[in-house]
Amino acid sequence: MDKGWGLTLASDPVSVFSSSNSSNNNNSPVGSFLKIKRDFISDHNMDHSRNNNMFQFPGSLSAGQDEQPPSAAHEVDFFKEKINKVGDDDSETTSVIVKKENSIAELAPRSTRTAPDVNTGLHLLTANSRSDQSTVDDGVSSDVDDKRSKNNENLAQLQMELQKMNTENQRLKDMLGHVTTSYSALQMHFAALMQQHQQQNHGKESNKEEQGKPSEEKKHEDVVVPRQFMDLGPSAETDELSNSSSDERTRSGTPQNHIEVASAKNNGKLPYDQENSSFRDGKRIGREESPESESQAWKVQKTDPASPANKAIEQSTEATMRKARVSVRARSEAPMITDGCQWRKYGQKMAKGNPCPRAYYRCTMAVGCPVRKQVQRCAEDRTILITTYEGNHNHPLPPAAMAMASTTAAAASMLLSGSMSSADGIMNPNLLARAILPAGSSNMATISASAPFPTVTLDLTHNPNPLQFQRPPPQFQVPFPGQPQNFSSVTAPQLPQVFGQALYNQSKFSGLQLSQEIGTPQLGQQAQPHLLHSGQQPSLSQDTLSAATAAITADPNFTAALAAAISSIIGGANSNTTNNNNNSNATNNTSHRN
DNA sequence: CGCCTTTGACCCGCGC
DNA sequence: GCGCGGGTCAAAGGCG
Repeated sequence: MDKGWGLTLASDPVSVFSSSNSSNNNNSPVGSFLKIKRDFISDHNMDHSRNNNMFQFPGSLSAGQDEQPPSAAHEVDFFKEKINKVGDDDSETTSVIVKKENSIAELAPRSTRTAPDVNTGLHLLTANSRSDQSTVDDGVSSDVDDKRSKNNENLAQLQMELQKMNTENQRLKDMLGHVTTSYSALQMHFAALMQQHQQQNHGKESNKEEQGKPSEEKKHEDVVVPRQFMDLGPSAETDELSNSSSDERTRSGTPQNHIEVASAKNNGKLPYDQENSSFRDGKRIGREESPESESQAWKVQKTDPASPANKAIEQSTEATMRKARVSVRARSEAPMITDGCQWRKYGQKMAKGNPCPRAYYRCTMAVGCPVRKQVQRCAEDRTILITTYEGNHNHPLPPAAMAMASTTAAAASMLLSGSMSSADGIMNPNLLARAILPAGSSNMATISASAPFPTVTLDLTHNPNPLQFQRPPPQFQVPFPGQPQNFSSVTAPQLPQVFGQALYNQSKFSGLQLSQEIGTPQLGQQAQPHLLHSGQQPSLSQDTLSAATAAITADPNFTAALAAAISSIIGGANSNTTNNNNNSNATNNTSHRN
């Protein structure tokens, strides 16, 4: 009946954006940010494995420590480009040595040619244009020395700028490191407390114990616990978590060792437990899919099932995770949008405040798939169909379902990562938002903390922002960081918006807090696979690169340009995607009646 | 016959 | 404790 876009939630999301892969935990906002740049420039032609690091979204916390030097070195990649270019042109005379990166060097010419007079906002324009000119004029100009001296000046200036930037980055990294450390310490502390608690009471209600605890401790727990959830959440992230669990079992079968990684990173915490959480109490567990996949997954995954602390954490985590949702608003006459997955309707109810009934669907593409979705028309505008996804698919998705799945996952991850960063106060959400958010992207994604479940809403009823490169790639394959190579690419149509918005809304959203350290990596590894299963290879076309480069160089504001570049990479197909969604929606037919 | 939808009942959490 | 609302179950019926 309903086929179309498979959405997967959260667990993946994190991975999508921030997750780092096993090889590299680059969670620091700054680092990831930089990474994106770097990858963008230098990895486009490289194999997938490298792309694993790609979208390390700014949300992750893993301090820059782990990060490769990329930070410092890569931060300025764009500049490097230019510098290189300059250097190349005048290399003979100029003694300035700038780290050269072949890939970058290759790109540089393009960018400069494409936008010779662009103002980068960093005064690069002058340098570039001149350098270019010098190149061109070399044979013609009479004042070579003059130009060279000027070039040298420019180079010096650029270098100064670079140094400043590097310093700034370093500082930010340090800050991140501090925060991360603190966070880890708190987590450890919390875990220890939980363990103690469990041992003492053996399943007794924690309340009593808490009462007995010093106020300080209590306080501590209160604060920390939520985080834990969040942390786990990222991996499982809300809905995704639930899915993730199921996913895990699937994964267990796959070559990936998500479980191991996750457990290791969590230090015994259960990463995917959320699944179980999805089921209320013991009852639900017996039901449906959850039982098999989830519970089993649990068993397998749980490193130390016996550990009471883990259980407690898991439970809470599960609950939280399960609740994360991604809501997609799209205009459609059809009763349900086509997302590439098969759904079975298992219920319908009148929701309060909306004359239109809400339909409940369950993914039937796999026996135990925990993914569910709710479909309801908007009360205000009945042409708008609101589809809310929850959970991660525990099975491979057809290409048609990939887009939606990845989008949802991305959104969920954003939700988590965004909240986390804001909660931690590590980074300035607004800053990031500004940096990442293309100027045009607005209202594409919103995060709601007011709802019982943290929800990311992707609004596909509006046209994508104009700032995005108007390139046609309908489905851009984006390589994500945490993804296993096989699954390394994803179609992430809406990412840019989601990204930006999510970040932008971080400050508003305080409900979820994720620890990138723990959650991010897991998520990336766990969920991603399912969402992004097979086949698709990340590919950055030359066009894309050149366009992005051009945009960067052309934009007066470097950050804006960078954002644009990222957007182009991640969601070059925003507009298309949106359209697709709508179109697909139109094709739907269901018995859903309104 | 199998799959899917429909739909009333049930369960659960939450707020009062 | 009660009522409300959200979410799910499962029997009944429809459809190809």
